[in-house]
Amino acid sequence: MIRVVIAEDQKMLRGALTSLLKLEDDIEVVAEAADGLAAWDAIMKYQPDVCLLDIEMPSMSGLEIAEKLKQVKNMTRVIIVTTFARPGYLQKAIDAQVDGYLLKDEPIDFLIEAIRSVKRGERVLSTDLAAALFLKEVNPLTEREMDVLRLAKEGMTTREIVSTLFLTDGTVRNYLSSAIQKLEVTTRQQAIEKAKNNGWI
Amino acid sequence: MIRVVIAEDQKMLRGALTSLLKLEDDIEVVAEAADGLAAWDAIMKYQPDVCLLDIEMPSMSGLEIAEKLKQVKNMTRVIIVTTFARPGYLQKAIDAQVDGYLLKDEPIDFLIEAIRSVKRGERVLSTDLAAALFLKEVNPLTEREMDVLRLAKEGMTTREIVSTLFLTDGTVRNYLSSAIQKLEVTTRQQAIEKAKNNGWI
DNA sequence: AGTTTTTTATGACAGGTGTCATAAAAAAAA
DNA sequence: TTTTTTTTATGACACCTGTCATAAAAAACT
Repeated sequence: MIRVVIAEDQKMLRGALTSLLKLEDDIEVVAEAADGLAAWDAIMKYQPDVCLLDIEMPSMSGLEIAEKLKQVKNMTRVIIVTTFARPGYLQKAIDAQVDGYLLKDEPIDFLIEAIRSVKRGERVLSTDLAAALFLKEVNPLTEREMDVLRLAKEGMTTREIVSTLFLTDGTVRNYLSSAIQKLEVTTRQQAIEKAKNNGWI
Repeated sequence: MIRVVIAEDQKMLRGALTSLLKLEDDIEVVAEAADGLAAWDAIMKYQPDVCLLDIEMPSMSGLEIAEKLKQVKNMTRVIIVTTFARPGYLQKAIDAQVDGYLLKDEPIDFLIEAIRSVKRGERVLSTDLAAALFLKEVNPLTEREMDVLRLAKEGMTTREIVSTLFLTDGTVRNYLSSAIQKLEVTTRQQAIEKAKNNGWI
């Protein structure tokens, strides 16, 4: 019997997955969680064989849970189930050594098969994503450019960045400008977006 | 037997819903669609009793389908199933006289019950949303302010808006400024966002 | 060691963005 | 009709944003 914990904030999908997994003879859903913290608690409490983690959840993301599980050397296998094919997410998932990364665009049967596969110790990846890994670009940004972009990401204005990093107004804008050009976009918002997508900041 | 068409672009959820609805004795899923056009074709072909429409789909949104169905006086009952509780979406759904508006945060059983209810001619609304309708603010924008915001929404720069509406540079920025203030935000992007959310542009 | 390349830093510049004071025109109220 | 209010319009102002030319400092290469 494969014991599974499901963490997914959208009730309809969570309920549907649970109902369908229960129909499988070899799978048992031991707990459901609607947010990251609840998911963590459930995994600690039930020590399931496999956990399905959505990435974008309240209080703790699925990726954070995966990292923490790795840190405490918990043996629960992790399958990330997400809408997003962002290279940044995928990279973080690989760094956290997750056992599977599936898109919600896959059919349920694929998920069920994936649960059995990871239980056997195999790794599972949505087909589209294998290509995404090869297409991954290298980070063209310097340390300083990333610093500035990171602060800009938090919604800081140029002036606030200036006083945080002890630079002049012009210098900060200069880093942003070169980041914008290197990322081949035209505004700082787009630069933040792209850098975030690729897991560079 | 209640004949149902399901339109939802996310395969995992679509498949899960179909599987679960098939378990109900009085419901039959006659077709699935992964995008708006396919959904429209399926509804035309099968003339189901009820159709479940996601809003954000490729090629045609669920709201557009609902409007078109109303225009051609098709008798299929419409249930919108969406992640978003935006007042603007809800308003458009009401204008299109849909029979139900459910959030994906509802449990499946609620959806199943909703299908039976609308088939009987009743209307169904997610509980949180009833309140949203009362909280709806009135549109504080003038005709001209909406014109400008609409063009800004399409990504036009101030200059492009100027030559489209035959105004001066200053005037356009003035409309944007007053719109920004009326909407109690600080940038044109936020103004566009809020006006869109409320269905004002 | 010296040379080249990359990174870090600065300020000047052009252009965009939002606010303001002001006023004519149109609509509503008296 | 006159007065008041609202809408539409303008240009001036301060500030923000992205680019550029330029240069010192650091790192990599010969």
